[in-house]
Amino acid sequence: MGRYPCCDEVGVKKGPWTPEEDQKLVEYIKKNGHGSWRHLPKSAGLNRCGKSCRLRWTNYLRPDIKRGKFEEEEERLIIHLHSVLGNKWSSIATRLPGRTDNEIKNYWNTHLKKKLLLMGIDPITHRPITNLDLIANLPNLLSHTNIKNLSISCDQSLHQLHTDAAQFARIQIIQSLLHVLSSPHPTYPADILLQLMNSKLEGISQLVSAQGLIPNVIEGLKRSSNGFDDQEIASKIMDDISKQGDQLFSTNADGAVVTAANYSFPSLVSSSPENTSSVDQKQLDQQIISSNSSSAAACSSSSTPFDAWDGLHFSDQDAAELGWKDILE
DNA sequence: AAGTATCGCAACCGCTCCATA
DNA sequence: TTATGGAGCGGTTGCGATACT
Repeated sequence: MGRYPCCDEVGVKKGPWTPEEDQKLVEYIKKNGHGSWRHLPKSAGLNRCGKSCRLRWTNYLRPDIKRGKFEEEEERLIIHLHSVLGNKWSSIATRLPGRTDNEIKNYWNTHLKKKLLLMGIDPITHRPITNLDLIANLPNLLSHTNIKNLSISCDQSLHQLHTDAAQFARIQIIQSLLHVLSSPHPTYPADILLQLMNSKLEGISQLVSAQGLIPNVIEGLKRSSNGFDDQEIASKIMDDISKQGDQLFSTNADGAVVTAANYSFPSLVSSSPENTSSVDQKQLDQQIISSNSSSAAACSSSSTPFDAWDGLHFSDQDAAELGWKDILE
């Protein structure tokens, strides 16, 4: 549009604000309100551009700003809101009283983004990272899965994020393996898969079944099993899949008939909109409201970001024996 | 103790949106 | 309908603080 930025004004001071400048700005706004930001500096006796004054006020001097470290609950809320709204920092900030968009943005970029990446979650899509490079990172991921015995309750909210991380990490391993197994051209060394199946991931055949990949998996295993040293394990997995497959996919959680061919695996959390500008704000608000109510329900139940997995059904005994009960729950 | 690398935050930049004439 | 100005937003930068060697 060809406007001239107000900060191009000659002789206007830039950089850090001095306490004297802060005082002038605060006193002026307390007395007169900010009015037109463009004209404020002159009226307040400040050698700054209006934009700089507005930023200083909204991000630092405003009296209702909450200072200090982000609480665990705030972290969880930011992650959740970001999964729904994407990088709409101002929208996110309106739902965190006392926090500014700039503060939340900075906190996201410096802390939460890294945290999610460490969990193996894509901070943009909020979905597990699903590429084969992940396999190379398995030792790190598996170390996350060793966080055990952290029950889900309001009193233990400090542990909740870490518990979620552990679950995400385990699910991500499964998804990566499923990806490998279901590939029409499996290229990853079969001995690595075998080692994983034989140690940490005994329950994989059940989840392979639930993923709706039975035909591909069986074919993939048949091809890969030539490289298995232990043919018995490969055969057992295939048997498990064959036994459970039809049963699992005869009905879904609502009792509707679901076949392996059309079964769609539930997503873990809402992903960021590809183009949030095209998303209706009311729709987003509804998503947030409904999600918030489920978050509130977490105080009385064990509601987690994995609620969508409720549609999967395994017998308690099987799940417990195979060590996946906590995930399936 | 000194030098270097990394981190975190405040502030800036440039773009878009919206109101208005 | 269009041009313009004001405000707000998201991305980026720069610098001080802290950690590491």
